[in-house]
Amino acid sequence: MALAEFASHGYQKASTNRIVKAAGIGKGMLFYYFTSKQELYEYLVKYSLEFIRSRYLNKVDADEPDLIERLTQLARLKMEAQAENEEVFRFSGVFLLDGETRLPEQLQEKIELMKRDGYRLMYEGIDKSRFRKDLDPDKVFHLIRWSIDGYQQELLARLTGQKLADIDFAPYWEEFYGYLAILKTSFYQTEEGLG
Amino acid sequence: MALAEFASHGYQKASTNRIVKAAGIGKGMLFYYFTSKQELYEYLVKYSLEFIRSRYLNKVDADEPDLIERLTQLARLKMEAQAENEEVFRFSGVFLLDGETRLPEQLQEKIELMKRDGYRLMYEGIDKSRFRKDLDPDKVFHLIRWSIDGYQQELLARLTGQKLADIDFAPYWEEFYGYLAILKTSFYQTEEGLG
DNA sequence: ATAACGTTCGACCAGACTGGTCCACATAAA
DNA sequence: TTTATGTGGACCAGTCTGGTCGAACGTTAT
Repeated sequence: MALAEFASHGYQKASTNRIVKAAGIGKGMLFYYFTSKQELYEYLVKYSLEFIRSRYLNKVDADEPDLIERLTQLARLKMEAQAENEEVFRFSGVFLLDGETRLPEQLQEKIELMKRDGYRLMYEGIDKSRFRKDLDPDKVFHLIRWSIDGYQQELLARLTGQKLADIDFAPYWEEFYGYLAILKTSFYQTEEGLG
Repeated sequence: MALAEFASHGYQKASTNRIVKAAGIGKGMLFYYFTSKQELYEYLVKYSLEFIRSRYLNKVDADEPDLIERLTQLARLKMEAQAENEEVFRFSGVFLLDGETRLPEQLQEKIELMKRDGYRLMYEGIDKSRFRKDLDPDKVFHLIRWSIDGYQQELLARLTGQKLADIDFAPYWEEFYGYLAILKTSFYQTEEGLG
């Protein structure tokens, strides 16, 4: 799969020979459907952008004001999309950061747009007044974000090698909710303090 | 610098030609002092292990039982060592994970030993009874670790491009202590609750 | 049957780059 | 001058690169 090759080597060091070998097709096929390596790369970027948007970002409820709810939603939807196509997300890590490879202006714009959308989904419209009043809400915001990111990262590290789609995530979500409960107890206002 | 080349390309894809060019020396010199690329790599691994041990790990007070104190110490010492030689730490990220490159058994053992020491410094001898009694101490432990890691990671991302040694870290430590204060207020027992 | 056509393959190309060799040369000590 | 110690970089055989191209394939139309 070409996605995997670009994902693990970047544009420059990706090899068309390895791509065709892994795909089980002849060299001719690749250059019959794509005129060049660059064109293949652009096609994959476009495909990935569309995949991530339709299967992940568009499903997020941007009106959810509660930080933990919002982040939980993001984590869950990302996991689901990632289980559906892992390579796309690995590849996105490449082209979202890569400043070397020259892309058509229009495509580059789409990338920037998705970055901004992702940022907004993570930072905008959060009701920080739900946090304990004696704590700096911006700092609490970051602490919660880092905690959830940390869990997610550690979980993915624990699961390396396994096919995401084959894993029963139920126990992990259970564990995750345990962490969320602690975050709520520690950082949120107590119920009676509201209204 | 050879460290930088191996750090950013790994063993296989690192180029001796680029190394000598970056170092401003002739090809002959490299193979005059080292018989092969492999030997150069091994030398650098050995050098880095020694550097990290003497300038970082050995300075940590493993008897500090307070998690936040311990992690703060780790963060501070790592920053100092990293400012002294950034490349070594970038390179360590490569050879600590790299499972491909075959190293002499003795050297591989040293690497494993350092991994274990690092783990112990992070996880062992922590007094979890200082956390609020209504919270699962193991989960609190992880949440605090993820928070501190998160801040550190975000800070490094903010500072990419700048020479670490030239940065005045005072304001960042100030900011960092702000986060620590919140963690203490939220996760630790109150003073009067002790003894 | 045969011709035409859309596909598919992989041998092949020039060129870039690889780790490593080797020798000319510089400097300085003897 | 002779010898020893460094030092540079042209050069080597070999690998790998993105890309080309003619031959062969399976269908379908004639």
